Amino acid sequence: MTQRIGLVEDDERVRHALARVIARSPGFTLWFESGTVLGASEWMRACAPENWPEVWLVDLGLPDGSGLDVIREALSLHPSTQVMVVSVFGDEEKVLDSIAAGASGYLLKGERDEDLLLHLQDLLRGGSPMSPMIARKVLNRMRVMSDQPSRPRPADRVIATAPSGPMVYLTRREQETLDLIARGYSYDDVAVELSMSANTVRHHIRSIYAKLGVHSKVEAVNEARRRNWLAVD
Amino acid sequence: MTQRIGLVEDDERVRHALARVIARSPGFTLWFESGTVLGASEWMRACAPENWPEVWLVDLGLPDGSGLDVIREALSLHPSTQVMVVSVFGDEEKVLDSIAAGASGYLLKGERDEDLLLHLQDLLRGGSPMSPMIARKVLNRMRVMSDQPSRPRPADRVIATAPSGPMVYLTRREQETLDLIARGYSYDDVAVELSMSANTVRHHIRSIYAKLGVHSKVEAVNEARRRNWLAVD
DNA sequence: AGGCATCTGGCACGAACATGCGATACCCAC
DNA sequence: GTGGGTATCGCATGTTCGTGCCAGATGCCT
Repeated sequence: MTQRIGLVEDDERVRHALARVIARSPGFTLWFESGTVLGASEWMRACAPENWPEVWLVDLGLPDGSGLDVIREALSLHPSTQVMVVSVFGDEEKVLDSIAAGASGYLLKGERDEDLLLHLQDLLRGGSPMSPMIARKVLNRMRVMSDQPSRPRPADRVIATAPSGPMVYLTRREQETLDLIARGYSYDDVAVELSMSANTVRHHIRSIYAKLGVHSKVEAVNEARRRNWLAVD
Repeated sequence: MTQRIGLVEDDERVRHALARVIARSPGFTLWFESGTVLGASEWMRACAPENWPEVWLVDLGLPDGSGLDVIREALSLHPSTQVMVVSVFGDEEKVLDSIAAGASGYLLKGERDEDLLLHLQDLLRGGSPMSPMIARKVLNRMRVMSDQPSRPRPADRVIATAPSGPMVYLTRREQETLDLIARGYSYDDVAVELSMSANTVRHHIRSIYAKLGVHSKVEAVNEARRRNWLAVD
């Protein structure tokens, strides 16, 4: 199963260089290329879901607009798409905007060609390839954000707050319950395993949901995993 | 002027491996090494400013404490020090804590040795070398800090083409479906997000269950995670 | 003694899910 | 063109889950 790539880059030479690298590699196929926002946009809208590329490589500075719009449109059409920015500019604003738009990788132009393939693989493995200079910008911003807690907002439902949350703990029974749920047990399974009634299981699950701010088993497991509350993986 | 490096790592083999790589390179000198927090701490306090290393490589899991303390102490003594974490663990908590403590780079162990030197150079040039998986954690956190997600939202990714035992793989639509399910989406959520009917979602989920040999969402997500088909946590 | 958290249990109802059995349509390979 | 795989739908039925609302039994703290 070769991974298809959409390429949006206006500089002919750069695009052709990237295209050649991709074309020469067995694991990837250059599926679409454009030098403009409009060209990409039209193609995306007309594209059948089954023909949608797994990865988009997009340049930010395009003649008829910003690559950010390309990113946004791609992700709004197919949320699981992987987008990697390839740009000559690495200023903080562009970096942060790209991330906000949904990019999962950010490379500065001028990297060695062979590396592109490695970065594409990293991206598809769930990593976020970033040129070191870019990563530094991100870290800097990160520290600034950590200092100032988000907003007070009247928020009706607080969700997945950072480790700076209001210190919530699960009780022993809740932990046991959650642990089994995370293993894929049903309510009845848990009831048998922990020797309690299914109704009691419900009660514990309810408490867990309230404490984690979620509304389903998968959400609970995800949140618990994020907080490192699960012994097993 | 060769760059001096302080190395704090308890695993003998790993430390010696790193030491050898550093020793063999002309641009760097292994200036100090320790396997404990205490050892590093004492040396730091006694170290004359003019003998302070430009770079510290520190492991997080030390026998007598956390490498985080090493990072904090180093930076409090010499704020311009560059610290790079080298760890086997890449969970979000450790990553974020390291950054908060002041680390400027984060590498997962197991990288190729030659790369270490490149990363050290990047670090000293003002970059932040990060293993792609680490960078992803950072980006994920950034996004939840930036906006206030109250519910499932379009964003990250997945995709996989990993064989494991029997030759089973998921089709594109199945991957996209599973990806959203893993994020806690309901059938209807997925239907909207991927622009198909809830019945079609059911069909895909059915196929996924059959291919993975499971019977519920949590089981499917676990199995997918086990096979490394999911990278997001 | 009263307050508060935990653990236990129950009932009910609507929503979500798991699964069985269909169907049509496209595209590609044999 | 026939068959297989994928993607798109439909319906039906039983199960599981999410949640509201209820209450007794512990035990701990002030």
